[in-house]
Amino acid sequence: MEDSKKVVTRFAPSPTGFQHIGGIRTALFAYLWARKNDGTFILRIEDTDKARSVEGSIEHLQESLSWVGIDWEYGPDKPGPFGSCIQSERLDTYIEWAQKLVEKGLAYPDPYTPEEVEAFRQKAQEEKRAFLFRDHRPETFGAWDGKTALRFKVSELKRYEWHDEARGALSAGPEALDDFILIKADGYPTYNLAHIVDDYNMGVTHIFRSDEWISSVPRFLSLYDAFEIEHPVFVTLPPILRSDRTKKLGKRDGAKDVLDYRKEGYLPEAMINYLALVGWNPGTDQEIFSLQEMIEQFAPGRIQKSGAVANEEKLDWINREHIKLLSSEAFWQHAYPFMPPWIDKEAHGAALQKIERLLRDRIEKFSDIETLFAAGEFDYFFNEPAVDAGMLVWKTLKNEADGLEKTRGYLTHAASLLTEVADKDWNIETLKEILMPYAEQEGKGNVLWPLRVSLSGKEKSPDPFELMSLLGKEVTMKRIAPNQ
RNA sequence: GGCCCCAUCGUCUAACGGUUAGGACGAAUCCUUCUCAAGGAUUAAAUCGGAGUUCGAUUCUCCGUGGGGUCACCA
Repeated sequence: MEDSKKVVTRFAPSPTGFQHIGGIRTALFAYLWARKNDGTFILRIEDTDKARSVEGSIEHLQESLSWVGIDWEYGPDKPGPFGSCIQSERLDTYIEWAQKLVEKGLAYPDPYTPEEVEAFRQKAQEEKRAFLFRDHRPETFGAWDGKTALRFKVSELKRYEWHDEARGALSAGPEALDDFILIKADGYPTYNLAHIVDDYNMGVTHIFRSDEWISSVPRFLSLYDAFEIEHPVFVTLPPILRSDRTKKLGKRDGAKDVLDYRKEGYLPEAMINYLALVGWNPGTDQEIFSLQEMIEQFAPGRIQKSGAVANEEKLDWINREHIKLLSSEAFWQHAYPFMPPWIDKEAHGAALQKIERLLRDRIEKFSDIETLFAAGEFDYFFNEPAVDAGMLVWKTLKNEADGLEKTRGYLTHAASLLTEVADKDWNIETLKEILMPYAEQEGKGNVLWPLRVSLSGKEKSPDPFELMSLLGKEVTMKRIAPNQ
């Protein structure tokens, strides 16, 4: 093991459906640490519970990770020198290792039926005690035939003290130790055994996993001892809490499939930027990171200890910041799928380029484009708006009997000023020079409001100069003074 | 109930034992403005409680309190 210095991390989910942000964050931290150290990142599938396996999970998982930009040296699609990365394809190894314990007298066949064990558990619960199987350990036991469940036999009931890169010094008393199942009656290993064997065989140096595993660590340590192997460095991540803080975030609480964020038009770089900041920070005021910057700055020692609530408003803001960083080409690549179907990429290409900046300022995520168009925003760049005569009149003129007439007068005059502007001078600055003196003379609301409304048909829209410059002279004149 | 972990603005968080407890999101107000958006400025907003150690605790120790996790032939 000359290259034992090389950092190897892994993400090892079970294929029970989609991944929510909690899982992806765990994967991200493990990934960042591997990349920062020029190490290896392994994607391992822990499918040792046949009943819970969900068809298609593995593909879905790979797609989720790929979306946010996480790649792996070894995974379900890429076996390593150690063999498959799918636990159900490594069963022989677990049996082999379990056998070592049997030979040492550190494992024994479970003499009870699951029902009997359940009865013990019930009793303990009624008596408000923690259930410990070792209280029921048989005095003697026969050979293991491989057809019954195999249990680990804790031999030394002691207090364990260990170090966690994120949490510091941790410890737990012998109450935390017990005889747990190594191999189930169906021949599959439990997580307890399988992850330890695999981590060892795959050369894993750092285990990133969430908070809920802390209480199991003493049992794992007793197993490492039984195998007489060293354990990897432990890095415990804080839980991600539901917004009411009453619980860890879970699928049942509406935690979303991370790919749902893609559907909503979040950028993957924003997604991981955001996730990195839930439970970690670089110690500076920097909030916006590229993946490369995260890799450079990540350190397990700065992982937070306490649970954090994921805040989607912050995600929205981070997404906006990343949208700002997008090239025009990249922007449209993300934006097109959310544009109304009647917009034609080719035919409307010029118009689309023009409204890019307007669009960027008005969306947090790309699906907001759908909302904007559904509300009729931006429609006036592509279709002639229907203008409501009542809307045309500025509020201070509304009470006057000849308000509409006056307004039409302002529009006619403005149109006459605009006809003087040459096509080549048709830009925001010139348009302002021409119109502003008149608007200031008559009252800006009186002139600018109806101009804008006649151009957009909307009470709310970008300002009239912006609209005129984007719509061009011909369309502008037609909308302001349709009868001329 | 046993064991374990955690505790700074509403949220994410910063702070060699010495700071007016900093930043960000969100909120509010103002500026810019014909409306919207964007942008700029400003404000409000926190060290869970009690002891102890110390000249001095957000920071160290202890005790409470609160929250979370775990106690599967699930991971």
